[in-house]
Amino acid sequence: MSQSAAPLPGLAPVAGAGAPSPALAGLASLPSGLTPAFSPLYSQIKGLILQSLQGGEWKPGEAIPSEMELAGRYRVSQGTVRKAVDELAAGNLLVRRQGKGTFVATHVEHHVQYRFLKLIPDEGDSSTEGPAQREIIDCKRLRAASDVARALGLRAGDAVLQVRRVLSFAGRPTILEDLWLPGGPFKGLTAERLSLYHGTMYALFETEFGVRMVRATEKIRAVLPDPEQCSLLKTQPNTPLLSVERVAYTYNSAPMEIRRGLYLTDTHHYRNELN
Amino acid sequence: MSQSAAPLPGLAPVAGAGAPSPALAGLASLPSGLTPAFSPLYSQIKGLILQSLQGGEWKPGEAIPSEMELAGRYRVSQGTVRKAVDELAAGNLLVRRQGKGTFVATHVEHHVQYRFLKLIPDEGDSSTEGPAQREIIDCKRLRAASDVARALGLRAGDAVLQVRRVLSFAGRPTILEDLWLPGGPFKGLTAERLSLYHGTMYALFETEFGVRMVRATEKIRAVLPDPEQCSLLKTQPNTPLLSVERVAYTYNSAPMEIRRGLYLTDTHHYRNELN
DNA sequence: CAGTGGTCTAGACCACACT
DNA sequence: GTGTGGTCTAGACCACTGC
Repeated sequence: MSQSAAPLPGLAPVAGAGAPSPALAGLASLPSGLTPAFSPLYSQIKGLILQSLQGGEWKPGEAIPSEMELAGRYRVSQGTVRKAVDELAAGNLLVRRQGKGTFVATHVEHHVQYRFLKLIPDEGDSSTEGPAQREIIDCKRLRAASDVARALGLRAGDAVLQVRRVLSFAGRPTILEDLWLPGGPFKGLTAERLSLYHGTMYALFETEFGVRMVRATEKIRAVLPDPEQCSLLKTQPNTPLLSVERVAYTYNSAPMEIRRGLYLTDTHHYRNELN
Repeated sequence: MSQSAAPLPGLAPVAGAGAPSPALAGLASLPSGLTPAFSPLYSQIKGLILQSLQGGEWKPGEAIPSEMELAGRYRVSQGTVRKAVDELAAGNLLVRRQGKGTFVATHVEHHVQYRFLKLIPDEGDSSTEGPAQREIIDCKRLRAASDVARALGLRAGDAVLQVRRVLSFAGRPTILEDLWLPGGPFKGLTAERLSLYHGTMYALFETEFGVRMVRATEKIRAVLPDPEQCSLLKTQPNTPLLSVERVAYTYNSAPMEIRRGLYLTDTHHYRNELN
């Protein structure tokens, strides 16, 4: 069949039947001498699925159509859909379950409670220590400082929410988090709502605000706490802490959260796997 | 074709020709009521390739046989070999290069100089700051303490090498590393040899000792330096440092190195990507 | 049982690198 | 051109889930 470099049109052209069938018609010739930027079919399918994900056609936790169905919709073979779904599943956007279907990944009911938190107790596994106690210290609306605005893709002065909370393990304050959220998507978020919700923040963002975090980057440093941080973590001023600055992104790689965590690492450590 | 759960025998049974052909004969029935542990063909092929990698049949940097050739050798289709190679490539054990072949991954000529070092300068990319200056402080032979022995899979008292070095960026000491290596595989390693070698330690391990590190885990904490560490890093005693304890593994997931790094994070940070 | 994802094959053709 | 990996298809069958 033809494997053209042309992008998939909104509605796929008609496909042949018996023999290997062209799913992509020979689109209009390239506009100019630019690089053709060959993109394989499965990659274009992946893009289309991603669009449906972004557009909310399938919600977190729901099943997406079967591979056969998608193959029919996009006029490609099942194998091609499969490769697209494979990559999305590898990126934790979809979850395959044999015999049941393929589902949109979710932070809810994700038995691993904290998807992005890599702090674990030094001995034993984190399941032995039980869930963290969460205390919301503050949740206020304010105007974005220039650095926060830049990191969130906003303009300085735009409305942002700032949340501060403390996580404790076995009654011991261990994590102090400050986070900033764009005011628009998170309109209506209050300290009370945060306190009442049972589940992770990211699960709340997903179910209450339709914002699903997909990816994040972290910058880690060692720092000393200021007096206020000391009192919140009930620690000495000369206790070194891990500073973890996280930027979390939604589907379209748009930053939707900035979070700065201070981790006490005398009984826990940040675990990382390198490949 | 038949997709049995039987493991691939040393020499694959004869395959049919025209129709979908059985690569796995119906092996002897299961010994007892244990779980059959179904393993797909491509997964078994992956294991065989891994064995060849471990056994040194193909050395780092070399090309492995073409997919067609491997398909012939293992009596399976090219697609099955492909899936096996795909997974090994995803795990950074192999590197595919279109039009050229598939190569055994290597730490040498790996233009990204430090495969496992995630400390990067705060501004700009690491390419602008140039290579690190390396200074070997010490390299001595000793008997393994019980904790080191355990982590390396040795017995307490076995011979180990301990190396200490400092990495500087732009003349500024930034990283202090202590590392322990099993005495056997690294017999003959000296401070001089380390100093003279141009390239990363892992490249040296690979070319001079035939030990290729494939995977690693890190435990990260914030700590304060002791006086000796202070003087080596030319820093104040109250400067918080990142403590990074790494265990690096070879092919068979056997630990082959313990490394404890102290990172100065005033001008650099540890960068991590979460998916 | 039907429906879903998962595996395997065989064959065709494309993109790329080398010679 | 030849050989390599890369894409795509069509069809068959297996493994798992739930009705």
